[in-house]
Amino acid sequence: MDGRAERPSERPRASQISKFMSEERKTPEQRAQMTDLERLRHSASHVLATAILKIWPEAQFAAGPPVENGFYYDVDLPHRISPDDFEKIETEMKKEIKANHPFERMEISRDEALELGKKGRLAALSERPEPSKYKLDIIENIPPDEKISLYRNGDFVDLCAGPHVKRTGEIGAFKLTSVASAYYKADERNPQLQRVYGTAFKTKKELDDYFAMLEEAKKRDHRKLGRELELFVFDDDVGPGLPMFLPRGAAIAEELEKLAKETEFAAGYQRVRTPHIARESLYKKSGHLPYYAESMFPSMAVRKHEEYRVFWEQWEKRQNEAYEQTVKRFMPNLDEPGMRERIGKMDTRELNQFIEQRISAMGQEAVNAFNRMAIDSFIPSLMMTQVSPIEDRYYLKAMNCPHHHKLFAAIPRSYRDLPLRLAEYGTDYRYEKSGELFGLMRVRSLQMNDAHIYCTPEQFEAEFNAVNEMYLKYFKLFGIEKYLMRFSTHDPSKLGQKFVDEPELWKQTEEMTRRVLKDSGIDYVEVPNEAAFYGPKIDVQVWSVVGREFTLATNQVDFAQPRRFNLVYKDRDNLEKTPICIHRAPLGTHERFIGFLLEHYAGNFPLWLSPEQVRILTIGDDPKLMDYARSILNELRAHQVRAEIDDSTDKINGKIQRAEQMKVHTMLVIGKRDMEADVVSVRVHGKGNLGATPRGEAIAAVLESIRTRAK
RNA sequence: GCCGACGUAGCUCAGCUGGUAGAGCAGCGGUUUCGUAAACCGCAGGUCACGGGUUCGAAUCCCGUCGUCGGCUCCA
Repeated sequence: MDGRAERPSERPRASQISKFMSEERKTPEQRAQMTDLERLRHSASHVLATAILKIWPEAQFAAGPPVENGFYYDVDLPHRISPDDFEKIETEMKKEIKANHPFERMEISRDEALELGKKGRLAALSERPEPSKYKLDIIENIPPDEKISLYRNGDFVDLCAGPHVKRTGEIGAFKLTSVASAYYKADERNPQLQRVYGTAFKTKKELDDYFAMLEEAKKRDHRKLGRELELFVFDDDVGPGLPMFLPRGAAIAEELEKLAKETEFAAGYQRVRTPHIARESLYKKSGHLPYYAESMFPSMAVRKHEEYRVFWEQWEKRQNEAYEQTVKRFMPNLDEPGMRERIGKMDTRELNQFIEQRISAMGQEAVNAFNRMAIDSFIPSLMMTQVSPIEDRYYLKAMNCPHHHKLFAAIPRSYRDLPLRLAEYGTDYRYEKSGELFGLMRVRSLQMNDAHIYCTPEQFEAEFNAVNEMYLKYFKLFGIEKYLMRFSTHDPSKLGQKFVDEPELWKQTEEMTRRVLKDSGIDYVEVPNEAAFYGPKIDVQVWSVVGREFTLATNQVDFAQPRRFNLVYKDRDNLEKTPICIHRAPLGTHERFIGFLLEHYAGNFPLWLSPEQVRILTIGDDPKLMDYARSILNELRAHQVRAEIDDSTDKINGKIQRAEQMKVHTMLVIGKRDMEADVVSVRVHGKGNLGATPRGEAIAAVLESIRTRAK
């Protein structure tokens, strides 16, 4: 799968979907649909601006919309607003709310609006020397047929389409939450503004509940759980964005792989294995270079010719000899006290200088001798430059498709071979920018549930549907109820730049894909201008319980790369034809999927996925009892159950506490009484004591739950 | 990459306006022999992210680097 598609918006932020409906592009109809809460928050952002102006009258404002969990206002202000300022701002906001000013709407002409903006009267408490520059810019961008309106609360007047609550007093409870920077109109060429975030609710209780919910959400944060449950770690020496899975985390990855392998095997996929690196030429061919180079780790240079190495070694040797001779010849007093020590401390540059000084002090003869030696030692280096300036470059792979295309091409293919489905849990490396790294969700090394399906146009629909079926099957298994398929299409005006210049193929592929999506009845939204450069794609967006939204999986139609790689199959009519390639990764990457599952389950994995499935807790450490415990352990392990014995000196309550904290799924508590009756006391995480069960029965139940991947 | 905040023991954190580090849990060693969410005693554990600077003296102040976090940007 070419993971380039695997990325949109995995940060907790206003969702992509709500982004389409963001304040700037809102039509009057959409505005009318603003919920009461959004209206309240939008009003709160005006109150925020009012308060900021009371403190810093020179502040310039851009946009201040409601967002998913609150509101913000973008402000341009020399003073850096920090959380320390929040109290001061909030105090002013409270005054404004207490004053209970009405929000008054006024419709004005475009000229009047421009006039006010020039006088600095927009998003301001009074006229000001500086014009309201951002507001003026916004006016320019309002469609001519749309009405321009102002809203006023107290002295504050703002260009705003509304709607608002009736009076500032209706803003019941609010709190400023953070401040961050944002580019005006999200364009990095524009000035950076300070974005002050806050949230507001009708009542204090709702506000408190919201913060309590955030506290709860923190407990589900995959980074926190990952550490607590000993699943994965990051290490400075290994590098940022390069997670290492501890045994408990690796166990989850292994289960996911097992799931994928079983599912894919049954669906006619074949597994392949490819190296983690490839030569530059592969990525030139695929088209990833130079366009994708920025997201790849810098290349490794490998000297192409053996003679290069030999010359290099000889050159170094001669150079060292030259130095030694020079030192011997022109520094007879090397043995004088302190000299060796002094030279020993010098680096090459200092030593060079020192030698030159000594030599020139010794006269012309010495200079000539030294020059001869220097030339001697440098000639090989010149030769070497001519022999082999060429290097071979290798790249860590950032995607698996080029390798898979090569495997397709490795053997002559007939239409009888299609569809050919090549699958691999390939490890890719991507140089994500430092600011983009985020726990396990956005990393620099990732292992993807990748596969490429090569098929004929006639087979496309069935293959595409089968892939979608697979997605849905997985979602059901994991209890993922909220998801959205984003169908990204191309923008015809960007053919040849952003998208391969194949208007007909784009049209065909997109129509084909759209039809399949419609027929399957899957919910999807269509997003223009976000396709991969080689074809339309479908990203699957999910929301973790924490409210984080990200692209979990992806599915792309590729008509371009097979051509670039000259992939062909011999059709019935004895003509060579290019197959369509479907890239797909229903389980995304291990990293992100595990991160998602952690938050999804709050670390309380179903038995089959549990890092530690069963822990045997003994009451006391009587040797006979320990034997009983070990025999149960051995039986479980013989059936591939991840089981442990807690043989610590803790009392039983302590052992239970620790097992519960580690979220061990099933605890088997055994004491003498159990041993004598050949039973175990079953305790399930989160469910408490389920009572004594015959040993065989308990084990059978565990095995059955794992086998069926029960919830 | 950009803006901002943060970085103290394995983890969670304390350490006031500068006077060379402290708790709980985890770990280790004992004791305890127990019935469904923490038995008791003791021990050990730190280049206060790293590197410079200011100072008689720096975890504390300043600068730089690295890393993490919150956003922004990117994500063909």
